[in-house]
This record gives sequence, structure tokens and C-alpha cells, in this order.
Amino acid sequence: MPDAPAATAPRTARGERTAARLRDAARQVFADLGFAAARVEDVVEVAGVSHGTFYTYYENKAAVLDALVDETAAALLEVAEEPWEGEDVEATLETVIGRFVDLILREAAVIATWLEASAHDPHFRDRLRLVRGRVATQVAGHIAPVSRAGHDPEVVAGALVAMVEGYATRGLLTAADADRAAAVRTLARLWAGGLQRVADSGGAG
Amino acid sequence: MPDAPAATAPRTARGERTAARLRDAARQVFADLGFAAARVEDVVEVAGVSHGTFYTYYENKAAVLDALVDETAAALLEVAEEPWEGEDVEATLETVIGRFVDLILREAAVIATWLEASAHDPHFRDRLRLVRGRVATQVAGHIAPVSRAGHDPEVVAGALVAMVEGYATRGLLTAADADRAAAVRTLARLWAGGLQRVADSGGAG
Amino acid sequence: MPDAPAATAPRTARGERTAARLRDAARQVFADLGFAAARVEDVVEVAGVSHGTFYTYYENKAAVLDALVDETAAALLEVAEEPWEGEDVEATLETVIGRFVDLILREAAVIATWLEASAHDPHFRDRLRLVRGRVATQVAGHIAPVSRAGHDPEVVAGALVAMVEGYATRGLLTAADADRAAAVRTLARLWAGGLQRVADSGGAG
Amino acid sequence: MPDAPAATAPRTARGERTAARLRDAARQVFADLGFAAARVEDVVEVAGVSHGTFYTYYENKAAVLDALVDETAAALLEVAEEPWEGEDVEATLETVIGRFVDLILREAAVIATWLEASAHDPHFRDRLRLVRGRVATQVAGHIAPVSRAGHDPEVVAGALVAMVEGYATRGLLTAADADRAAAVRTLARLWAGGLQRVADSGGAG
DNA sequence: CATGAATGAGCTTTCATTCAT
DNA sequence: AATGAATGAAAGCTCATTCAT
Repeated sequence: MPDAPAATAPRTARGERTAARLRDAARQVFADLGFAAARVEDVVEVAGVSHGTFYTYYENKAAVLDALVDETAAALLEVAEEPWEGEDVEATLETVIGRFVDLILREAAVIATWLEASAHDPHFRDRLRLVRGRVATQVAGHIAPVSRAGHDPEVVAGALVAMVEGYATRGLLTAADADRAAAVRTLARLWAGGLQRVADSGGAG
Repeated sequence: MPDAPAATAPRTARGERTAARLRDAARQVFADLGFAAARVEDVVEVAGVSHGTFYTYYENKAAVLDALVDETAAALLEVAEEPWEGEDVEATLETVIGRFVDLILREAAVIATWLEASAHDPHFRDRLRLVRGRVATQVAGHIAPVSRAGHDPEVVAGALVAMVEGYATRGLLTAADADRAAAVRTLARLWAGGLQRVADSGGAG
Repeated sequence: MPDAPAATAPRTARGERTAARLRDAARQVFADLGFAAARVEDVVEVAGVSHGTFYTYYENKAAVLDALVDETAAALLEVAEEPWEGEDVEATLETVIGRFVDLILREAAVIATWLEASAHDPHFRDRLRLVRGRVATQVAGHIAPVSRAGHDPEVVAGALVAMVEGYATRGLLTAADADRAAAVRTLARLWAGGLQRVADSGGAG
Repeated sequence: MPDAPAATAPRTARGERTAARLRDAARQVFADLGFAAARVEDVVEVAGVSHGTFYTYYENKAAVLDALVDETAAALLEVAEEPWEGEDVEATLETVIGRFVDLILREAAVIATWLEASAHDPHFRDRLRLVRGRVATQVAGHIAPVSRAGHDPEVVAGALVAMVEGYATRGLLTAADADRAAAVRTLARLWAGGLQRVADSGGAG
């Protein structure tokens, strides 16, 4: 990562396939065991390649996670940058929140591992801060108009984003699709009501 | 007898003091390095005892964390069970949220380590689920009256609790006390507005 | 996958050579120090490999011993299953006993370690019982014809086998080959005489 | 043992009782776990005394075993020195062998531990050789008259003693008393027959 | 005498990483 | 590119032994 020059980028299609197999395997192993407990051996076993091959493509365990985080972070930023369209506030929020919830559920394994690695690795901590900050700033831009002085839009946005991320990562939404839709609707109502309140009242109370 | 574990509960005041020193040291080391990177040697160094002494009181690294989690979990449940008093909804919420935020900030190191350990250790994952569930249930009991059919009070409570926990654990609140107060006020407004909205509208709309 | 043990069977000729070197080294170290006092480090030092390599092929100290016991047990059963040929009883017994004595002397190191390990490890105790039982049963089959009612052939066989095993493992036979031959002749006479006596007299007398 | 001056001999009746409790506990723990796996902690737990108390009476684990071996060795030598009385050879042998078998069964735990410790501790190996040698010499003295040139009485005695010791320590005799008596009778017949044979025929064959 | 806390040497085991094939 | 054997640093943990109370 900061100083990792050894692993060569795959030059052939076969090489790219192997690298992808390793990423997929890592995603699965991290989901099952977490980052700390996962061993390179577990990853290569699932990927069906030999031990040495791993190091042809990735410097170390952190490097695969970093590659997975690349994908997840890009997807998060993409969703964050999509426009908020629609007349009805609640409907708009439902759409936006739905996108985030879907993405978070899809990337749950990577996100959980990312959070775990952040606990001891400054590199992942920094990336997390960066992405969370960008998402919050984007959201803050959308809600700024409705927020009066006294309530920092970044704080409001941070709190609302934390609500969605927190709820989605708790593992309570895995089951039926109806549950997901109902929860998203509830989250949208909470956002809408909360936003209206901070718009109506200033910070002075 | 055949497989009696080495670790025993301290039988004298001196022993209890040593165990407490180890817990304090662990709290600090976990905060600095995270659970995965922390070594037992780091803990005993900070505690100023020998390597073997650690194992007199704790089976392993996870056992000290478990002891710390005992304290934090008890504190969280205690706060969750305090009554919600006061006429004004927002003022009440501010008090309640303030208590949680204070506690979470005070126990930030343990909570962060607990979350990290949950990624690979089912024991900590279970404890986390249990405590979060109990807190959400308590909150759900308080807000049920204002929640109409169509919005599961547990979902609403879970989301609001996630917001507070998420916001407080992001490390954005460490600085000035004024920041903290303002953030708590904002969170209270978001709760109040959100709660009112889910009370006014059913789940169908 | 979650709990795949480190030790694997060697997949190449080079690996098999290394595993064999480790077995040879263990045999020697066990002979010199006994099982309890032998350290894995002693074994790898003699084998001329690194510490980690040991664990590539054997889970632990007991696993190498088990591999050595595999060989010794097979050799014992092979000898036990050889036919008893010859007209003259004493000559036949001398041949058979000679085979056992030779084998026991050759495998003395492994047998002594096996006995030692049996004192605390049920696995080795079970294997010992199994092999001793099989040998005794084979011998019992050969002597049954000369054994009258009242003397259980298994008891007679067990006692005679114990005599040979006991005598050979006492470390009194290492010196000259003439000593060995004389001792074997004495043992054969004792068997022959004992067998004739239990054949002539019933159990009641 | 060779150089162990620290542990003081108990001076009071209470002290002697504690020392005896420790010996009894050690006997039991050694029987259950073997010498290598037994820990001082296991012994003190069974004895119901504290960890430190152990070292008031015994230098270390080997010292308690040595104390137990003192008792067992004395009992063995005492039996070995008893006169062989009786007209009938087989009846005499039955009496003598019965005494040994009884003693060995009674002291089985100590003997097994003694054998185990002999594998790596020269002190116990020497004591074992000494006692076995004395017993064999005593037996050899009794059987010398019936043994012709060509069969060393010490070899004959060693083999016969090995038969009894081996049979009695295999754990096949624990059950009914009738079994024991039958086995002793069989062993006596085997001795008698073997002895007669080596008396009738010289070493030359 | 008895207690049990404290010590620390020493062994086991793991696993990321390198390297010869 | 791929393989898997070999390495060795780093922890983990145990337990005999000492010592303050």
C-alpha cells in the first residue's frame, strides 16, 4: 500500500482472471472469518491457486482488501453523486436511501472487513474517513437549503448517513425484500421528518 | 482437574488490584493499537507486571476484552433503562441522547475494540447483538405510543439508535464541549422530527 | 477451511525426503532424551531443517512418534504373522523368538518412546494394546493345540510374549551377538518347558 | 535427589500428615495423567493444600515420585527376600508369584510412573536397574540349583521376572479375583515347566 | 507452617513471505 | 505464470519455582 512496489500488475488475460479469482476468494474468506483471522492460505485455497501465486498479484493480505475497497468506495461515491430528482421529498429520499441500502447490503462483506481493518491500520482508517466525508458532503449539499443556521448541514448529513449505514450493516435486513422496502420507507420518513424539524427550528432551540 | 484452566478469579485484594491494572492497561493498548495488533506483551508492559501474571487472571487477550465489555455493556443497559422524564419531547430526547453520547465517548476505546473483535469472534458478535437489541427494545417501548401501524417501533428505534451510535463512534466529537452539545441538540431535533413524521403518516402512504 | 491443520502430506519427492529426515532425526532424539524431554527444536536441529518445516509435515511431537509407531507396529505384526515351521518345537521357538528379539532390539528406541508416551496419551496406549493383543492372539493360535482346558491360551501367550518383550527391552542384550543367541536359546527352552507343563496338567491340578 | 537440599523434612505430626497427603495425591494424579502430564498444581489441588506448601516438603515433582518409589522399592525387595518354603515346586512358585502379582497390582500406579520417568531421568533408570537386578539375583539364588551349565541363572531369573512383571503391568488382571488366581496358577506352571526344561538340558542344545 | 500472587524461562505453534523448481 | 517447500520472526501460553504476606 503506501510503499508496495513488488506485486506486478497482471499483463495477460489469464493473469487478470487469476487476480479476479483471488479477489473473489478474499471477499468470501473475509466475510466468513474477518480480516484478522483470515490467512493467505485460506484465500488461495478458495481461489484454487497455490500459495506462491498469491504474491504474484498482491503484496499481502492488506493489498487484496485494498483492491476490494477500491471497488466498494467507487460504488459508494457513484451513488452519492447521483442527482436527487423528484418533486416529492419523501419519494426522493426513499429512492436515494434505497440505493445506499442496496449497495451496502451487496458490499456488506467488504464494508465489514474495511471497518475491522480500520481499527488498527491507518491506511484503511484514512480511506474510510475520506469516503464517509465525501458522501456526507454530497448529502449536505442536497439538504443545505432546508437547514437553518444553528444546525451544521455536515452534522445533519453525517447523522443521517450514520443512520442508514448503521441500520444496513447490522445484519437485520438480510431476509425478505418486503422487509427491506418497509425499512427503507421508515428510514425515509425519519429523514424527512428530521429534516423538516431542523429546518423549522434554529439551533437556539 | 485434568483440564483446569490456568486463569482464576483473584482471591485477595492484591490480586484484584492486579487484575484491575491489567484491565486498565488493556483498555489503553486496545485504544492505541486495536485488538488484532495488540499483544499480551504490550498489555503487561503497560500494567507493569510480568508475562505470566497476565495468564493468572485472564485466559487470553479475548478474556480481558470480555471483562471490559462486561463493564461497558452494563453501563449501556443502565442508561437504556433510565426513565424518560419531562414534558417537552425535544428536551427529553436531548437528555437521553446526551447520556448515550457521553457514555459512548467515555467507552469509545472499548466499543471500537468490541466492534473489531465482532468481525471474527462469534462470542463478541453475539454480545453486541444482545446489547443492541436490548437497547433498541427499551427505546422502542418509549416511542411506541407515537408510532403508527406500518412503522415497526423496533425498526424506528433501531435506526435512531444506529444514528446516535454511528455518529458518536466516528470520532468527530472529541474536541470542544460546545460541539458536543450542538451535535446532541441536532440529533435530538432529528429524532423528534422523525418521530413526529412516522406518527403522522401510516406505513402505506 | 476454517480449521485446516497446517500439516500436510508431502506432495513431491523432495517433500517426502524432508519428512523422512525428520522421522530419522526424531527416532534419534527420542532415543537420546526420551519423549518428554525431547523438544521439536532438537529434532529440527538434527534433521538440519528450520523450525517451521517441522510443522509442514507433522502437527506436533506426538505426530512424528505416531509415524514412527506406524512403521514399528507394522513390522511387529508382520513378524507375528509369519508361519511357525519346523518339526522340532524348541528349534521353531528359537527361530520365532529370535525374530522378535531382533526386531525389538532394532526398534528399541521407538518402542521405549512408545511405552513412555502411553503413560499419558490414550492414543498411544490404545495402539499398544491393539498391537500387543494381535501379537498375543497370533501366538495363542499357534500354541492352542498344546494347551489343555484350564489354561487360557491367551493368558499363556500373553505371559510368554511379555517375557520376550520384557527381556529384550531391559537393555541387557545390546552387547555381544553370542549373548543374544544364548539368551534366545534360554528363552526358547523356558517357553518349551512351560508349554509342555501347561499341556500336561489341567487348570485344576 | 542427587542435589536437593532445600525441602525440609517435616518436624511435626501435622507436617508429616501434609506430606503424606501430598504423596497420596501424587500417586493418584500420576496414575491419572502420567508423570509428564501431571502438574504440581494438579497434585496440590487433590491434596487440598496451596501451591507453595508443596515446596515445603518436596523439592519438585521428581522428589515426590522418588518418595513413592522408596516405598514401592522397599516392598519389592521385601517380597524378593522372603524365603521360598514348601515341598511342592509349583505350589511354592504359586505363592511367590502371587505375592509379586499382588504387590505389583497394588503399586501399579507408582510402577507405571517409575517406568515412564526412567525414559528420560537417569536417576529413576538407575533405581529401576538396581531393584530389578536385586530381585533377579534373589530369584537366581533360588533357582540356581536346578539350572545346568549353559543357562545363566541370572538370565533365566531375569526372563521369568520379566514375564511376571510384564503380565501384571499390562492391565489385564484388574477384574475378578478368580482371574487373578487362574493367571497366577498359569504363570507358576510356566515357570515350573520352563525351569525343569533348562534343568534337564544343557546350554548346548 | 500455610497461602497464593508473581515471575520468567522455555517451549509450542502459526503464518506471512521468499525462492528454487 | 505457477507451484509448494522452506524459512524464521513473532506470539502465545504453560508451569515450575520463588517470595511477600
